[in-house]
Amino acid sequence: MPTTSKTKPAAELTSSAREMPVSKRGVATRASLIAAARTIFERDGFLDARISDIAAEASVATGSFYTYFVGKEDIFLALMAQIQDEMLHPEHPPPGEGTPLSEKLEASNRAYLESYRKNAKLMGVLEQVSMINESFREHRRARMFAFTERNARMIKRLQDDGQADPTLDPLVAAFALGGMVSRLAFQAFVLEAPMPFEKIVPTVTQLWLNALQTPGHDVAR
Amino acid sequence: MPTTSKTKPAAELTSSAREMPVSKRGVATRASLIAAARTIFERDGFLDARISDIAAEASVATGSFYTYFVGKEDIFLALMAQIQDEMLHPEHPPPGEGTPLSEKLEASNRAYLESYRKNAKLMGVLEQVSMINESFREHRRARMFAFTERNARMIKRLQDDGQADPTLDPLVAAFALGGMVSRLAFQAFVLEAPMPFEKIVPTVTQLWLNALQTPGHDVAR
Amino acid sequence: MPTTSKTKPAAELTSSAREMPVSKRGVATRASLIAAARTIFERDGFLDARISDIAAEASVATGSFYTYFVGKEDIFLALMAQIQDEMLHPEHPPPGEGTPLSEKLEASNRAYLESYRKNAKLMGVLEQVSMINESFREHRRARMFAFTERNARMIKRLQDDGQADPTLDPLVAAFALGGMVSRLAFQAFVLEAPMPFEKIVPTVTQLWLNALQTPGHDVAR
Amino acid sequence: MPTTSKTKPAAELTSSAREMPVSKRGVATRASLIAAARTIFERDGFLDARISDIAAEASVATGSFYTYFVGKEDIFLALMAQIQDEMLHPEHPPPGEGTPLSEKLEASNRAYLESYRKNAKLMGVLEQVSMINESFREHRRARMFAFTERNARMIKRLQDDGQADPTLDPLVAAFALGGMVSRLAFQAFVLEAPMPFEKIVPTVTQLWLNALQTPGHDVAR
DNA sequence: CATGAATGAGAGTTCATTCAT
DNA sequence: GATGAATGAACTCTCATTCAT
Repeated sequence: MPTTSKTKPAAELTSSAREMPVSKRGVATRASLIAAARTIFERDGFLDARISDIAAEASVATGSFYTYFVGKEDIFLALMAQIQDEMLHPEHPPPGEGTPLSEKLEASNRAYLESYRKNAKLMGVLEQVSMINESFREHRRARMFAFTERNARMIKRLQDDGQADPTLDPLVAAFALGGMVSRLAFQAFVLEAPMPFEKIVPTVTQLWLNALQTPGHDVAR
Repeated sequence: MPTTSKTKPAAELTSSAREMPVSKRGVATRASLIAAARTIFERDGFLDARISDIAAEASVATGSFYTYFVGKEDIFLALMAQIQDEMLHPEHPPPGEGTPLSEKLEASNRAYLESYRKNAKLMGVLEQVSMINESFREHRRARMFAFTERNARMIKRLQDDGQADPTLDPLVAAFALGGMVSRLAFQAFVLEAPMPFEKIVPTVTQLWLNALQTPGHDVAR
Repeated sequence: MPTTSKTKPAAELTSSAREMPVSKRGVATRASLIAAARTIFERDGFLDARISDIAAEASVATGSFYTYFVGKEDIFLALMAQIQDEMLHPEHPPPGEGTPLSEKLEASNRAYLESYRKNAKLMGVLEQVSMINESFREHRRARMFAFTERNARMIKRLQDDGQADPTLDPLVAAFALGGMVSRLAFQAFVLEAPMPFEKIVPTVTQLWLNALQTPGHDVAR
Repeated sequence: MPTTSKTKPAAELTSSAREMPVSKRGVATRASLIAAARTIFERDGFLDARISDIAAEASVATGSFYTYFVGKEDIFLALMAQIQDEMLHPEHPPPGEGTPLSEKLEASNRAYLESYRKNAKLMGVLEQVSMINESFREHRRARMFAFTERNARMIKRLQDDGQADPTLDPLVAAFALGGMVSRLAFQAFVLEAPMPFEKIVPTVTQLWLNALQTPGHDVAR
């Protein structure tokens, strides 16, 4: 999901039910387990990943896994938190206050799509997990709602200012447009649907602007 | 996925590796197994559904399941084929040739969303299965590509006729808009995101028309 | 096992626990089941042959199998009885009374090896079944003992006549020489050990004569 | 199969697809599973032996079986490798270079028949498995060919030296005589054919020598 | 006699989790 | 902290045999 908002403090996905290691060695083991998990999840998906494979990949005994994680979900959660942290350090900082909407939107879309692309395999696994695991599903739903509501409020504001098509239901539109981008990312980078890569960001941005009928976005006719 | 095209001949999902029953009794048993599968899949999802539960629900011995189906995937395939058949007998026949685009689109969206809604539970399971099972994933991808290409051609035609924003990449736009609707259906009916139901069809139709900048769709300002 | 004795009335393997069919149709069905069994056993061996495959091969319903046979062993028994009947109609009738031992032996070995070869696949299956099935094992053991005792008596007679090495234990020798030929047949025709086919009969006959030190068999020196 | 050759390095049957245990406890468990397998295979044969019985006999959980072995074939392979190792430590070392052929042959036959007898039950099971299992069959075939070729070369040499009947085809003779001994062992110790035990070795040795017409073996007349 | 669907017992196998060393 | 072996519950799938039509 793209976001038009500012960078936020990380880690909505709070990790590990196990306490963090204190010793240096422990920290290293935990880190190598997470790194191994990434490898294995990307290779096998969530369902087919076995704890013992993750441990083997990290070159530790199976039993050691449980020193740091409660189970498969737990380490996946930790991994996703880490990914999210990585994603929140954007290469290109978001444009400032005065920037026109179209530019902010484009920047936000680009940032989202690029980080999705960079972690495509894992995003696919996350998609899978969300369909399988109740708590992940719930978690994702919550994140999406929050995000959608923010966008809905933005749309409402634009409508009130006469800057957006007033016939649209703001909430439905927010769901639709948010879903549009995340779905496109999924299709392009996980399913690898054949589409011209460099057109994705401009087209999706344009679609969004058009859809809202935001004035002042140049439509070459 | 909504479609602007005409009703097509059914059953792309060809089922069962086992031969179809000959006797009347066999036909009935097979049908009751499929019905049972629907119940169980809706209740437990794909992963948690057990063959033995399906058989029990159909009041036959577990072994009898294998008289008709090779396994869980097989019966799910058969079930989906049946659903698809049901979906292809629309209550409201699609509008004829002369109808304006906006109306055709609205009808198509309405038909899609309604049948999605009617089978929401199962569509959720299908979504799950598509994320889990390679062959289902492939199957779905193929269907989506075909559908998207059709829409991309339509968009191209509109652009050539000066009826649609020419800056849009037709293929990316087709993916994005198609994904928008299917994603919205998923959010609304599977995840049960709280949104005003009666606004969905008009809003999504309007978004689509706006996004393409199709002229002549009234935008109240 | 080769035999030096005369042709005997067939069917030591008494077949079917089910009564023989009376109607013409029944006779035909039974026959086609046996023919089918031969095909399937040769293709799949005893263990992997399924009743339903035999029935299918015979183009009858599975249930019909049980009209004629009690089970897999039963039809195998019937099949072997039939094979044995076929084997007992030798193309070359055994030589008469006055024939020298070496010629009788050669004729007997040739007859045995040729019919073994003709039914090699099935003999392999029989070998398999004898190792698996208690009653077949017993049956085969009994046949072999009878045959061996006959040969042991013959050897004893030769020894008493000064025509055979008297240091040999007649019974052990009979077992050894009988086993030698049947084992060779198995190796040559079932395991398809690469050996010059046309040398088998003469060599094995010569070995036998040599082994007994029967005088007057020309040993080129 | 008897052999006239020297002791060879062990373990043609390399076992286990699972990695060997590291800990002391693991080594012990694996060993007790193999011991248990021997008991169960001897009692029930290969086909009727159940993994769960082997595990129970070894006093471990069924699942623990799979820590060490992939399946029934795998543990049988490991067991046979162990037997083979045992067999290769002969009580009576083979006679030296200068020994006459008849003595070498007798020693070799005795060694073979005694170790066959000592492991008679298992040899019977091996016989069964070889008829059932493709890979075992192939394995056994390969061993037999190697052994037979060695003997064929020996026979050829004797013939060239004027020490053996030149009319015999060396390869066929090697197959026949090798098969004779192994078959006799099977009949005597597995099928328990009633034959005077103490006569077996001398008779079979004599038969072999007679069969080849090796000179200087005293034939009392 | 033929049909073909229904039955159901039973073994194999996996792998997350525990725990003694 | 690390190790790696032990556990055992739970589900699938096969196919010989039966029997109502």
